[in-house]
Amino acid sequence: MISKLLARNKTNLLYGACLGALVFLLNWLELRFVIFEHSFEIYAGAIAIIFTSLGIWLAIKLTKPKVETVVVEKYLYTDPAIPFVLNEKALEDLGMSKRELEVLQLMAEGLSNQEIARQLFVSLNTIKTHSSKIFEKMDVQRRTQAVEKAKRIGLIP
Amino acid sequence: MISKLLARNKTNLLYGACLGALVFLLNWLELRFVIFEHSFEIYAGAIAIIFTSLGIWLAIKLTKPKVETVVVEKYLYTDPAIPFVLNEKALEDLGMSKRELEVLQLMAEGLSNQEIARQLFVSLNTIKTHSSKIFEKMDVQRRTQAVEKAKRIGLIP
DNA sequence: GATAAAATCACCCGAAAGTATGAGGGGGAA
DNA sequence: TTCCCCCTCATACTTTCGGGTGATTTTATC
Repeated sequence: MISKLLARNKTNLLYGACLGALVFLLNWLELRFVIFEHSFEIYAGAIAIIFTSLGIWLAIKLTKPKVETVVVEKYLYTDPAIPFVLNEKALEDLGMSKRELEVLQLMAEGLSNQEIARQLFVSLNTIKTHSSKIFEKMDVQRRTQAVEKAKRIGLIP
Repeated sequence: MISKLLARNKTNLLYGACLGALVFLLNWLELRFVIFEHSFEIYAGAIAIIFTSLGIWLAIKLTKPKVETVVVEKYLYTDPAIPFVLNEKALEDLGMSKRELEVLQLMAEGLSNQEIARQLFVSLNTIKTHSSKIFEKMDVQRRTQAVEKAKRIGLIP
């Protein structure tokens, strides 16, 4: 808080100093004008330059900085190195349950729903429900898409 | 009634107007005098104001907006660093045609027969025939199996 | 030009896949 | 305890897939 106040006073002091310097400069220039009668244009030009600068400075100091939001899509490449490491982050992001992942793995092996059901000792309808949930969570329509995506993001070897 | 009243006061109104005009004239003359006396200061002030405004305008127009980036994570294909080499021997052993391989690749991307048909500008029935031949040649029953096997033996990245 | 393979398309039918909805038990978190 | 999610199963329905069969056209090859 104190530092803020100091910073504000600092700016004020700086501004005052600049103003003072400016007045001195103007007086000096006026004196020159009196002495050299034909230097009015130079004086006007100096004023123009100085006050243009002042305007720029003021604008920079007093306006809120423009903020432009840029959305950058960061593509996450998964390393297909031989030792497969399950992408747990993706798994959690998608909200996949253990059972669903299990079904997904068997799907990737090319098993039919009926075969998966038999292998997991559950009914065909259960596998259908699981696969529906999988497709929903993975945002795909077909098992082939699910498998392709699963391999891509490291849910499956 | 209003017109009568106006007529009666006509003289008075005229007189008032003249008086007002006179006062205005005097003021204007006085202002002119003031301006004449301090014409240089006013001119300089005008330049100062105008160029301060110019400076502000320039600063606002020319400052680059601060860029704020929002990172959106997106999963994409696995690392393409590993170069895919098509297993031409397996391709020939299976007796796969170019078109069939093409269909197989689109299958692996998770497209439905209908979508593949649209993409290749042929009818759905044609794709069905192709896929049947593919399954026959690859000795599989389902597209998921075909894709799995194709990846395994190097027909597909 | 004949032949063979590939590519195209069509129709039918049953199987599999996928959608929608509901329901019930279990377990963990608020 | 209540709430929410997971797992399970079911019914009903639509869509897609795959098998079987047959046909025409194109392309390549001898």
